[in-house]
Amino acid sequence: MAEEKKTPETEVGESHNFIHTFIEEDIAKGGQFEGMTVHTRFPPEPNGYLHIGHCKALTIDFGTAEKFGGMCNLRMDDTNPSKEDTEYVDAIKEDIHWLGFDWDDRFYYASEYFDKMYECAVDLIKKGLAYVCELTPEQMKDMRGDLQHPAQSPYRDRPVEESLDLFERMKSGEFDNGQMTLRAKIDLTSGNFNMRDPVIYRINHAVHHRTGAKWCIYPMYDFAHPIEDAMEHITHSLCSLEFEAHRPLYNWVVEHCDVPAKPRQIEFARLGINYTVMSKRKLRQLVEEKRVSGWDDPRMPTLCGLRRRGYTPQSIRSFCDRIGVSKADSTVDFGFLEHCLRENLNDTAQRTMAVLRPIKLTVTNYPDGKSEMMTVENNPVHPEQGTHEVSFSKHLFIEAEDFLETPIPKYKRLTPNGPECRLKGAYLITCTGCVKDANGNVTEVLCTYDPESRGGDPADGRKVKGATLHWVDEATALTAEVRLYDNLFSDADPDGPDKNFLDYLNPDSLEVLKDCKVEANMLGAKAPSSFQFMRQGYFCPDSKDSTPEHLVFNRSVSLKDSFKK
RNA sequence: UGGGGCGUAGCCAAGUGGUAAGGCAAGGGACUUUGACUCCCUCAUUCGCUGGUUCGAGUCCAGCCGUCCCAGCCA
Repeated sequence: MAEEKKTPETEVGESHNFIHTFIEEDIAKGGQFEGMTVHTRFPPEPNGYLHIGHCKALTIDFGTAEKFGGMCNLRMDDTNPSKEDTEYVDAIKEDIHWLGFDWDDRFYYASEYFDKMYECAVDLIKKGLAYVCELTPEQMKDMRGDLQHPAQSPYRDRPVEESLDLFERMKSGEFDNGQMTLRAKIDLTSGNFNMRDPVIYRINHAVHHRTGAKWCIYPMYDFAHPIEDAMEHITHSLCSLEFEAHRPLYNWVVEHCDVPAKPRQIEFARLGINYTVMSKRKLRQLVEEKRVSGWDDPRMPTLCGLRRRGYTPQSIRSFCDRIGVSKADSTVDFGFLEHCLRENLNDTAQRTMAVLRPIKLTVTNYPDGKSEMMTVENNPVHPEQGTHEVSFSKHLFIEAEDFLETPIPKYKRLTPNGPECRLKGAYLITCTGCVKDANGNVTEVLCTYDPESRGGDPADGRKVKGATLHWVDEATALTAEVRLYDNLFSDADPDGPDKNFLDYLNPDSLEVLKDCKVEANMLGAKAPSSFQFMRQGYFCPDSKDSTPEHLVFNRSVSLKDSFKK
């Protein structure tokens, strides 16, 4: 009889949010959703590249459909030819697939429904629910009214036949841009300005990327979107909070147009992340003013940028799954995204050694000319992923920061008379001193090794007090140029009120290191897709326009190093 | 001061009248072939504020405060 308490849902993807609750209620209630499969859609406007904010929407749209055993369509919301281009369509599809979402054959364009929308508009006019208005944009603005006064339009009571005729002529190209509009006749006194006889069709003599010159009038979002949704039998139209005030209009259109379904719009808060900007307008500005190399600059929050920065699809999906869905404005810590990447890379990245800021290390008691191959695990988290060989000899490179002539407290790395350290996968060494140039700069670190510690374990089982260090053999190392990327902005909230986000660009967001030493197997065709460089961060191949000798290094995802503090 | 939302820890976020989940961050400890990873522990007497209803309120009611969105022929 006694019911067992359910364990809390903690699995990624198992989360339950308010949208799910709404849908469950809709299903239970029956009504317009009686017997319907949950159907959602992801409707980007092809006027720019997808960014991580879109990924949240993607996760919600596809995730919700999946949770209820339904489907999610991909639809290009191309109702404004002045801003859109085919270039973006392909990029958007590619990015969505990269993330691992799939729309099967359910790929649509809003422009496919232009005929239907036109029909609906004509129908509205016939019902006396729409009229052609000849107010100029300026006049319309002046006559929109304010908090206390209603809007006005002298054309509101124009006879149906006249509007029908004028709308027909608008369509046939008789008028110039802006000369007239079709407005829905709703409520000039509404406190919700979206209902004060909103424009639903405007004239725009522009070539559409798909329909060409067929149309010179285009439907507005508020009119087009509900029709698009209904035509695709979308049950739940999920969108971000700024459309909340548009919902009454959405419902009005669904209610008054002859469409095959009655979708429900549900809004959620869009994603905000500190140390970055998310608006397309600002991202475009960064690109156009050449503050970054392009939409896919590794510092950009675009999916193509994150991809070049080394972010994996899984890490971005995990992030979106875990930030939750609510209606509260929120700004998620960039550090949480980094955590998700670190977590995924720690599990999957193939390890290899590389030295970013090299300094020579000479093992004085190692035979001259000798070389041997050391075996290193590809991934210590998953030993089953095998090993790879790395050459070792008397002359090596180590990280410059791994040696300090006069150690600071608790320093566990190389220092004269300091603790015994381990060269990962090779030998235990003890620092004996260093060589300096005329200016007193350290040019070479000296050490001796314990021949009985091959592989890194001492024969007598003694404890190694020092740290384990990464290294590269001077004889076989390749020199690579590495680009280190960090956050584009130095301020936590570059987007804050009364701020110019450009003032907060991080001058250190890109650093080029030209003399990095990397293992031979890090480069070339056999290189794994991601490289973890312990204690320092992660490399990833710069897939776009670089040679293998150019690597991207994601500094902001560097592993925590409490010693440095 | 018109309309519509939202306020639970430093940051996200569960919670739907029965006595504050979880994650990130932070601090402490153990372990460790990279000061990482992993593991363990700690971290809201209180849910924007003030009243009210109730045996019982983060949940219901009232008022107040704060904050975001809306006056494109953009989406």
